[in-house]
Formats: sequence, C-alpha cells, structure tokens
Amino acid sequence: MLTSSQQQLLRVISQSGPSSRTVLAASMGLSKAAMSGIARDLISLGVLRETETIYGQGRPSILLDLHPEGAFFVGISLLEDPAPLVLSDFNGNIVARQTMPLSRDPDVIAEMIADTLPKLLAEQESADGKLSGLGVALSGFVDEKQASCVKSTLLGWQDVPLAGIIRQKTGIDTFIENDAKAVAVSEKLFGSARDVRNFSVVSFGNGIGCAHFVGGKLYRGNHGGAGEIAHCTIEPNGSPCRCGKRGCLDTVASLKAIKEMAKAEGLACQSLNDLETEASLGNAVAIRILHRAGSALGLAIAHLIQFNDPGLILITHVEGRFDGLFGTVMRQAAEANVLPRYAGQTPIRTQRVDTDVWARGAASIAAHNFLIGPNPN
Amino acid sequence: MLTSSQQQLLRVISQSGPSSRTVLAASMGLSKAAMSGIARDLISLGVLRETETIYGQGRPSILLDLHPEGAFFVGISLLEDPAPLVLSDFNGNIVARQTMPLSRDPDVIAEMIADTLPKLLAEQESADGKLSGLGVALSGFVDEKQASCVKSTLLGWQDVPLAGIIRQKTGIDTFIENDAKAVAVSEKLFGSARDVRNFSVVSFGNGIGCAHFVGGKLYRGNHGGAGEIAHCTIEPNGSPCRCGKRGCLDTVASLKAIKEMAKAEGLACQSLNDLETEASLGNAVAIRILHRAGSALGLAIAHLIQFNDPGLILITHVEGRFDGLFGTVMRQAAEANVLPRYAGQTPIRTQRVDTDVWARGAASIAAHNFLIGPNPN
DNA sequence: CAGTTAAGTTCAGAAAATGAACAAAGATGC
DNA sequence: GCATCTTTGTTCATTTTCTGAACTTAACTG
Repeated sequence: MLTSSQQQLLRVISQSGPSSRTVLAASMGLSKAAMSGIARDLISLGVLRETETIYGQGRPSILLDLHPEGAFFVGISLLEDPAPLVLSDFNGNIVARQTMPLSRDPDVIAEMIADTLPKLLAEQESADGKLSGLGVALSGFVDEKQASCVKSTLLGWQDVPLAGIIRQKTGIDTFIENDAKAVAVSEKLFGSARDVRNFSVVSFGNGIGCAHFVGGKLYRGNHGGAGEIAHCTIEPNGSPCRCGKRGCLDTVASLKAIKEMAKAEGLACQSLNDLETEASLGNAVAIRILHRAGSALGLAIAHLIQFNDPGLILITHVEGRFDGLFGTVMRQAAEANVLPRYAGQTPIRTQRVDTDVWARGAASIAAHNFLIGPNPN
Repeated sequence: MLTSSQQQLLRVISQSGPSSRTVLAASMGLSKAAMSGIARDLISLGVLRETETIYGQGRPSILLDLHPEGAFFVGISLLEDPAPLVLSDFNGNIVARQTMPLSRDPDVIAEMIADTLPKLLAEQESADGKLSGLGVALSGFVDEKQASCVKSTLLGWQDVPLAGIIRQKTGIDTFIENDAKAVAVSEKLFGSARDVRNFSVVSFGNGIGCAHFVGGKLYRGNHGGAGEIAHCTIEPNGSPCRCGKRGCLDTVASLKAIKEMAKAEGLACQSLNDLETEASLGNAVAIRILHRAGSALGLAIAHLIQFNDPGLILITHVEGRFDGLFGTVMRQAAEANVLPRYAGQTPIRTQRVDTDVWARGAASIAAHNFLIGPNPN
C-alpha cells in the first residue's frame, strides 16, 4: 500500500498533468527535499516515470507523469449485451478487450468475469501482476461505498452487493458505479475535464444521465442520486413518464423520446441524423420535434448552470449530432435561461464517444479508487 | 498560528460535536498518544475545554469541546441600514451587538468598522485579545478568496477588494461572503445542519438566495455563482424580470414578488401573513397568488433535489410563515416533482430566523476560516 | 473488595518533513 | 568561448510529528 503522501502525489499529477518536482512540491505544500524522496520511491516502484525535459533559464526541469504501465485496471459495462471487458493502463488507454454474455444474476456475472479475466490479461503481458483494481458500470443507483447496487430497474436489482461478490470470486479490489458517474470520472482522470475542478457531464443517449464533479471530487449526493436530471420536470403537465410523473426531461429530449415522437408523428426516421436531415429540408414536424427536444435539454442545462455554476458542461453522445438544429436550439435555450450576466461564461462542450465509454468509465472508477482511495478527508 | 493537526481537530469537533479523545483519535486516523498531545496543547491555549464526563464500562471518557471563549469573531451585515455588527463566541452565540450607518464607500465602511469595534469589544471583557477574525455578509458575488466583491447590484460595486481595505484599517483577518452562503456556513458550524455533509440552504425573503454544502464544505461554484436559484426559469415565457430574462423564480415566489402581485390585484395586504389570512377566508385572488408562488418555489426545490440529492433543504425566513397555504403548496410541489422513488427522502425544514442572521452568518464566515483555513486540500 | 474494562498518559523510538548547503545543467552576457 | 547567472534537484543532519507498548487512572461488576 502507498503512503498518504505518495497517494497525494499521484492524485496531484493525475489532476494537473505531468509536472516537475519543484512545481509538485509547491502545489502539495511540501519541501523540495521531501518531494525528491517521494518521487524517487514512486519511480522505483514503477508507478511514476520521468518524461519530457523542459528547458528554460537555469537547470532544465524534468516532468514526472504516471507510468502507463505502472498499474492496470479492468472495466466492465453491464449496459450492453454482450458486456464488454476492457483492460486500461494508467493513462486510460485501452490495451485489451473481451466480451462476455450479460446476465442478471450477480453470481453468474462474477463467475463470468473470473473466467474472462485470464483471457483479457493474456492480451497484455506487461500487465502481469500489476492489475490494481476492477470497476463495473451499471444503470442504477449505487451506495456510497461503491460496493452495493441499491436499485437498478434495468437489471431488476435491489440492494445487490455486487462488488463483494466479484471481489470474492476474483480476488481483485472491486468498485461499482452508476454509468454517468463512471463516465464523469474517466473524463476527469483521462479525458477533457482533467484540469477542471467543477464540471458536469451529461451523457446523452436513449436515456439522459448526468454526474457532477465538485471541488475535484465526484459528488454522489446523499442517496447516490446527484445528477439525475432525466426526471426533472421540464414541461409542467407534460406527457406522462415511466417514472410516474409528467413532463420529465426524459420524455422530451432523450434519443428514445425523440425517435418515438417522430414515429408517433408518422415520420420514417430511424435516427436523430435522419430527423436532422428532414428538418434541414424544411419538414415542419421534424423541426418542431427537434425544437422541443433542444429547448428542453437546453433549459435543463441552464438550470444546471444556475444551480451549480460549473466550470464546464460536457455532453457525451454515442449516437446523433450536436451541430444541427437540435444542438443549436439546445445551446440557445441554455444561454437564454441563465442570468444574462453569466451567459456564455460556462463552456458547453459536446463530445462524440464510442460504445466503450462505459467500460472505460468503469475502469477509471477502479483507477480513481486506487489513486484517491476510498475516503480522502 | 495553529498546526494542521490542531486545525483538523478543531474542524472535526466543530463538525461532530463534543467527543472524547479516543473517539477523536479514531476519527482522525491518529493514535491515542498523538491525540493526547494535540488536545493538551489546545486546552492550554484556551481553545478547547473538557466538558461532560461520560460513564460507561471502564474509565469514563471526558468530552472535549470548543471553548466558547477560546476565540471571538465579528460579523457585519451590509444588507440593512443601520448595519449590525455582532460579536460571536466560538459556539456561535452572540455576546455583543452594535450598529453603524451603512455606506456604499468601502473606505467609509472600513473606517466605521474600525470606529465601532472598540465599543463592541468593550461589551465583552473576556474577548480581549481573542478576536480571531472578521466577516462581512453582503448581497452580490464574491471571489474565491473571499476577499473581493466581484459584483453587487445593491451596493453598486464591481471588483471592490473590501476585505483588504478592512484588514488594513482594523488589523484583523477579514473575509467577505455572499449573504446566503454566509447563512449556510453558520447553519453548518453552529446551527441545525451541523451533522449533515450535503445540504442546501434557501434563504427566503424579499429576494431568494441559496447556497450548497457539498462534502462538508461550502461549494462556491466556478464564478461564485453556485446556488443562484432566484434567476432560474420557472415559468417559461413568464413575467419579465429585472435580470433581463422572463419567468425567473424571483418574479413569482419572492416575498417582494408576492406582495407586488397582491398589490397589482388590488389586495390591501401588507405581508405574507395578511395574504394567508385572506386565503384562509376564501379570497380566490389570494389563493391563486399563494398557489402560484408556492408551486414555483416547490418546483425549484424539486429541481435542487433532483440535481444535487442533498441530505437536507433548510429554508430560512425572516418574515412570513410556512405553515399556511404557501408552505403547503410548496411542499406538495416539491414532492410531486421529484422521482417518486425519492419523494419524501429529502427533509425540507423551515426555520424562522431573526434579523441578525446575516451578521451572525458573517461572523461564522470568520470562524470558518479560522477553523478550516483558506484552502484545505 | 478483587477482577474487569476502557480512557487517557508517558516515553522511547520510528517516520516524515524541513532547511541549508551543494551539485547539476543549461542560458546569458561580454 | 568562458565566467556568471539562474533554476532544478539531491543530500544530510536536524526537527517535528506520530506510533507502539507499557502504564496509570477511574470507573463498573459480581
């Protein structure tokens, strides 16, 4: 196990990127002498390495960065069938990939993982003995310890201690997390939100997920429900939602909702792109649907900005485009519904991601726990 | 200055209340031996004291608590004229009070404070030499260092480095803060949110303010704007707001808005209480106004719950009542617009406070900085 | 009243961080 | 081209902080 100073150093590097010993010492409030020793230990452990040399006035500084092969993590997504398993290095690169059939039985899942792990590790020799954690992403609510699934409609679960079951079968430190929160962590650790302390990730797909980073840490909420924007009321007295309320964001702006509205209106559109094309050709129905969905998502994002004042809103999407009518209306609505003084102050970035986002996010949950530990006070 | 362990101990006690050395050692991850020494030092400094003795099996434990006279803080509210100055002890009790005329000139304010301070301190002899900080609460945005007012419409300020000016004139460590955020800090340190890590305070008055505590820390947002729920769009295409948008919560649910709506409808109501009385007598207009306001506030609170999943919503109000139609509708709307699964899971507590809330909150900002320091990583 | 239990203290030694001096490595100026 | 300057990073003795184990204290238990 690493000392607290060593963990802190890893955390600082993972947050601010490669840095010199002197800079790191200053940002951790330690002396250069102390930093020298800590860095030496972590380098000899193979966790850190020296990368670039920066020339300036005086002696050049040598940047320290996480050694990509310092630790490896497994990430599994329970959102698809077959379920992907990926092996990620310390820089978040996927170095191996397998799949396994999805099951709803926790014991079967653990068994499958234990069976598939050797195949995954065989793909990357250098990972031998350096597997430092396993993460699972799923749709649903997860408890604070990231050990137990409190509730998952998709999997039909209630209070399933999945992490413990997998840990027992595989012998590897295991943590589970909600899908959107896992994506947020991977964006923070390895993605485009590395240097932002406060941000929200909105994952746009058939459902709409969201997760917040506050003060450089994932904020899970008191019941693990922080970020559940899909069921905020956006159209009072709107259409009924499967959750029991009416006018939820999910009923208007999710990919599934958009497709269903198109179908209900008799449009032969299979995808958001089709609908965008129709709209650009002047189809009034397509325009109306996209307008309605874009306004709703934009309003929800405006609320997010007003309530939490994040430094970045990152919208990740597997399907669809955000450069058409839908995206434009969304941005306009977001701008129009925040304090005019703040309009344009919060960057809204959209990012197309591949279908391994969830598995990669799951792996980053394991990395996060390795880097930051369970409870950093 | 205190060592970081000493600060941490004070922070833990201020968060979890009086505790024995053994319990404190465990919760800080230190040995009993280390705790023994740290506690001894702080007791001899007069900052901690032994209070109750708890008898159980074995040697009784002695609870340690902040010494009420261990440190004193001054709090000043710039929200009223005359502006109140209060002296608070380490337990958040107000032990002295003065007022001074309000000014919009920072130099004059600092001058007035410097003049009034001796009078305030004279009221409490034991505070002599133990004044450990000064806090100022104001309406507007404050920078991250709690030193400079970025913007205050009420005071007509833009980038006013008030803390520095006051510090120079008085020689006392000074911090400024937004009014709602100051109240949140005082509820966390001394009030009813002591043991809640995640909560939001909604301050209801002529304006509507809000502040979040996340992970036991005040969350200020990336531009200091976290919690600005007053200008979230609650009635799309609603009445124009002074901020430039339409349908802001502030235009429907603030005390000022309610009174103005009543006046515009020709009701002779001076206060929320009058309006409640009218409503209870069956006045349809009063009922409609209260319904609209309560629904709006409830919807905003529902959004707050959906977005951030806090452990507590604390509504503080100087005027008005929350046990009438307005409060009932507010609660119903809040419940009806969160995921049914979560309805009722988040306590919504209302709390009537006196007009010294702001000054008390300001003092707690100083206490917070004394206890926790400027930047606890 | 002896035995048990748990809180808090003491003290030697270990661990971690500091400060100051110094070595290293390149930029700068004449 | 060479001495000088500037800044990074290391070394090491010293100081600070924490730990572990033994011990003292002060109850409760039967």
